[in-house]
Amino acid sequence: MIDRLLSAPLSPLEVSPEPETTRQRILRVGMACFAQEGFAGATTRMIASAAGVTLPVIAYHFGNKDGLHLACAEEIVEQHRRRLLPVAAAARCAADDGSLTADQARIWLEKILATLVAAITADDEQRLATDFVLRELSEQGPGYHLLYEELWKPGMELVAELIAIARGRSATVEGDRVGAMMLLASLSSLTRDEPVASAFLGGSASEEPHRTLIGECARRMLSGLIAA
Amino acid sequence: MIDRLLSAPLSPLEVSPEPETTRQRILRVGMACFAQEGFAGATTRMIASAAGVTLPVIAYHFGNKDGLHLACAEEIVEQHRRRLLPVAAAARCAADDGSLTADQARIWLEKILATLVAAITADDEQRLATDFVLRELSEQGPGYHLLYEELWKPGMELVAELIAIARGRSATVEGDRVGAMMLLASLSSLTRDEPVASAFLGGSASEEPHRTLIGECARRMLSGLIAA
DNA sequence: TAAGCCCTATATCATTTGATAGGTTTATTG
DNA sequence: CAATAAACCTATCAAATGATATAGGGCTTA
Repeated sequence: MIDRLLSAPLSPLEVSPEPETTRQRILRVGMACFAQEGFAGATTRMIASAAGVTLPVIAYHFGNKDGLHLACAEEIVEQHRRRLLPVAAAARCAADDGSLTADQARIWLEKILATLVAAITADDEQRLATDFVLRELSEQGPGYHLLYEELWKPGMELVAELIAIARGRSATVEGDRVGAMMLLASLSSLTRDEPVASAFLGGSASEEPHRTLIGECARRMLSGLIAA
Repeated sequence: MIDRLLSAPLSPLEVSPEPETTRQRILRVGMACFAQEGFAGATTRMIASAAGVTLPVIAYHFGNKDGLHLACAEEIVEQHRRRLLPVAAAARCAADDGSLTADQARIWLEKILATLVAAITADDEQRLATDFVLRELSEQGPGYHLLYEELWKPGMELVAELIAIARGRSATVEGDRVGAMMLLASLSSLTRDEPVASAFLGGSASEEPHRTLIGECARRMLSGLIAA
């Protein structure tokens, strides 16, 4: 996996003229290692070796292991912002407006779910970023607060609000927050426990037909969650 | 957390006449450490210290760190078997019988969900066992195969079968398996990401009113999942 | 060309961690 | 009582790990 990332340093989208800098390479490899091994499990030597540099280079660019981890978290917040913010911002705008009907809220929720399904069944780099976030939320390493405050919490609060509106309430109650957590959690385990999912489903969750089935199940569960 | 376990070595159920053996104590503390810190994060010294013994005692009873971890997994398989097997076996018996109606299957699923909600909102010891399992499924340490084959896989296959019957099919299709995974995953994150859940919900998921709300959301999502 | 800075490598340190060698105590047994 | 084995401890080792002191190369700039 890490080898594959090394040999494909650039996403097909960015036709970057200048080659990837050492700092960017360490960041990318570090994200992969932390996502796969966890903060304690990923060693600085492992990351340095996979990035094709020596140990002090990491210290030079990021101070220490904590700094690298934090930098990975910051990078991911930026990445996910670019990807998810468009739909999230539009939905929040509509929700704050107060003019959202229950049906419209439901459509927004389905759109968000589709975006998240796409995120966890996307290319390796994006999936590793997602894994990094999910692992960090349970490990609480150096990047925890950043990811929780900047990514997880606002996203979850938006979903909870939309659920409330979809269920005909104007304000969120405790149950909406529980529902939001559980709904999105149903998706997260598919990437967090990818080996388990692959073994049980007989193939990667990011490939068809699983990709389609996951979206379908998510919509069904959402439907039940907001049913009257 | 570990301190609390140390000071409360016996579950209120078992009025054991003989005190806990050293081996049992190490096993219990080890489960807690592995559940909280992961296999790499939990050090043998940490476990030995928390159990009130020295390092070689672990080696004496379990060979090495891997052996202790595996023994924890075996202990947990036994524990969960005692707790979950009654309902699981009855459900499987009914499912294999072939005479299960869709409504009956749905009732079985609700019963299983209620059992799992109880498991993740139960006392510390049982929750730590659950955390151990969930962490191991994503980390794939020494105890992975045992937990996957003996606990996770059979349970998930049962749920998938029941979902298929509840949806009016006689055999499970890929979508039922995806649905089973996602349905149970919605519960797992509440204990795996307990700090996140507590921060977001403003209180432990194992306390009211969250306990009730979790069960309610689970039933709603199940309802949507098996809806025609 | 010389000075200075950015970036990277070699070599090394102190700590942590898993493991073990050898001795001590306690209980059991012939 | 002597002998044996089980259970545990002290002391220590070797490997792994995060970190760093020091030096070298390449580039710009004066």
